[in-house]
Amino acid sequence: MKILIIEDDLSFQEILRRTLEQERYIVEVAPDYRTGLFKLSDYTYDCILLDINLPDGNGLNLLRELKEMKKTGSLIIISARDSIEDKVEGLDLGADDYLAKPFHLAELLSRIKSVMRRNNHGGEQYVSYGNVKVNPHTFDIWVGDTKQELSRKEFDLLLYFIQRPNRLVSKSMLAEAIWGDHFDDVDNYDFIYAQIKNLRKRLTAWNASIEIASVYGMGYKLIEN
Amino acid sequence: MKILIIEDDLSFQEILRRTLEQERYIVEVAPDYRTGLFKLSDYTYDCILLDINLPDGNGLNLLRELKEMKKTGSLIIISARDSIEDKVEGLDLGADDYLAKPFHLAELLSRIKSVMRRNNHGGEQYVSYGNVKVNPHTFDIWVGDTKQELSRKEFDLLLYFIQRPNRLVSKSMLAEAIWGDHFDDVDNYDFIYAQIKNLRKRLTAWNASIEIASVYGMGYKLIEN
DNA sequence: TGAATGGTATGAAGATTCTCATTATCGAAG
DNA sequence: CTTCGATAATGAGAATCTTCATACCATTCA
Repeated sequence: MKILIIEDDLSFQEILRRTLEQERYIVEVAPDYRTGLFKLSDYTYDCILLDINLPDGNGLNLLRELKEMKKTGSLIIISARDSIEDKVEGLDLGADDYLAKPFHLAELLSRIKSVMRRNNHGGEQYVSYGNVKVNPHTFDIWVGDTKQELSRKEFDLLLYFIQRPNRLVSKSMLAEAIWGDHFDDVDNYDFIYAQIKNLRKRLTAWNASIEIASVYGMGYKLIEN
Repeated sequence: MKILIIEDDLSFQEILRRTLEQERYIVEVAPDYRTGLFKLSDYTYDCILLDINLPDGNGLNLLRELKEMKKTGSLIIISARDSIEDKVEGLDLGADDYLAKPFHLAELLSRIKSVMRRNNHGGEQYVSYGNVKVNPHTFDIWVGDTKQELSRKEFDLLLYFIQRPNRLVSKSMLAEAIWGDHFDDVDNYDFIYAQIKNLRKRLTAWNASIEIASVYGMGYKLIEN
């Protein structure tokens, strides 16, 4: 589940990010209107948290643009002022929910869940890139029309990449996200090399249209070929 | 790290509990003065979150009793009213910090960390029961005077038990805490049986004074023998 | 262009973890 | 006290994951 936070108060943004990441969401952040729009033109997020008060424009405009772009995904408005007009206008423009600051983080989490549940009406949740399609919950993997299997670590790895297609992924990111606390700062990444090797072997064996490219000195990137 | 929450507002208590558990603390809760005192007489917690306004007495009294009991561990006062008197009195009575509602959860987390850091001045952090002593951070294990080693899962298992000595631990608790999401609701617990077996073999080989007892139909319990 | 350096890849060995089939144990019911 | 169904324990084997030694490749600098 990918969530985009558009919020200019950086410390609050940080709190949101950490909370959501603890809940295992994949989080991206944008500090302003422009960055938010840029990110949205590139990717589709499962949920967007949009602050109304942005330094470079009113968030409601962004909402209008999104509507034009016919982007799917849920959107929750966050607003410092608890104004009825904003709320009504926001919901009219297609927002799924409205939350006035300050709010409890637990409140936000439950809103996110309910909004996403509502929008999927219990449907399938797949993440895909190229001809590879992955269900984070059922662990199903489809390559073209054939179903495939992976071991746990290989699956985690593939999911992590496929949720960030075409992005640079460092080894320390992988270590922290997939191996956890004890591996987030080690002196060698042999265990990653080993799993990357295995996953690559699978992808080519499956004739997947995607591959894990190395970026020398930086990490890896999932690309379409 | 074990934390005790003494708080009568149950929904708020729940929010705290969930947040702290996400941060990997071991959390216990008490809804009132009496229960809190009872729990404190049994165990020593690394940190206590104490609400001042309790249905059956003022939390400051509990603080006085704790002082008499010479309990170690950090204590953070939580108060609905941001009253200077409470704050001063609480800190005088040995509380380590004071937090007025409402507060951001991230704020609480950072206070907890700083308070605990301050109180241990970077010292060793061991959890022990019987002649077994475990360091959750360095993964050191001491049985009497000899240092021992365990595999990762075995260590996690031992730590989980030793943090809850003499308490009933169900298999689903273990599955969720040690194996995570994917194993929290499965139809067989063979993987737990296997690890329990290995851990038991180690404990007896080490002449540990503790053992994992089975509780038929319920789970396990770490006892001293 | 050609070392030299450090990052990355690989197969195989080793360790750990899980699964399976089987056996043992418990507690309730007769 | 015995039997029976359910729960738990066990050893062995399979699958998975990590480590190791070695080979390969990209970049830099002479």
